[in-house]
Amino acid sequence: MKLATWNVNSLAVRLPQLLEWLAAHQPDVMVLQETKLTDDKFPQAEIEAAGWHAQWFGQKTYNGVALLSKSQAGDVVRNIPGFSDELARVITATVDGIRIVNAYVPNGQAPGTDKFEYKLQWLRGLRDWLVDELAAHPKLVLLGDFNIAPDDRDVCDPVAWAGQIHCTDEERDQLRKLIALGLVDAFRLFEQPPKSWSWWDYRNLAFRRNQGLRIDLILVSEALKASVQACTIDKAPRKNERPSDHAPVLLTLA
DNA sequence: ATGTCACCTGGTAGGTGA
Repeated sequence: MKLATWNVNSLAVRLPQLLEWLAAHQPDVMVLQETKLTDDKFPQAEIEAAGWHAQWFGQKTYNGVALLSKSQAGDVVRNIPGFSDELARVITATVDGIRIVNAYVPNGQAPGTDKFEYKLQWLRGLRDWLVDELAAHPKLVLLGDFNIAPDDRDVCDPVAWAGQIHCTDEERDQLRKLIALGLVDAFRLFEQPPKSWSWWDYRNLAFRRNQGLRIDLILVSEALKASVQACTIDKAPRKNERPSDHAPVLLTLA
């Protein structure tokens, strides 16, 4: 079983690239962030014609998430139950017996801002809800754009990024607390090339210089850990003429 | 080099968010 996550930074712009990627990789589950589409604009017909069911949850201009699956998805939940949020950031569903939680974690802008506090509160809300969700669904995958680089291996220049957004102790502490619920960062179950990133800034020729961060993560529950066969980042779509700033991350489960 | 991209409002550019 193949699962994947990709922050597409506008599905309206990236739909052709998504369809190309789906055709090439045939994931059983594909989750998307930053669709930036209201629900009436979601390209349901194109995605279903390609062979995937779709669930989506969007809003105007910003955010927006979707969950595509070869099998029909069930028990769909939008956003975080028990945490009031005006933004469309989470969609959850069960596919082939696995609970899939697709999260677009707030960016947080910069430490000390209101957006940073919102990010921390949001992560607390996610954790509180996941306690119950994991109890109800031991086979669970939490994946998406976390906007947090777990540790210095995940940062192109740890000195320059120290204390900056995506790399603060507060954010990393929240991520550790999520993982402490009984999750594991699937990417680090395997030997990986050094300087593996999932996001490169559009500015400063960052991709050409391979200056990025690994902030797109796939966390699997303990019940699934033994089934994980591979976890990789596919840089190829970042080389497209008009790329997303993020690359897809893939997980293979037995 | 705060050097790009996407989307909005309200235009034929400026603001916001990432």
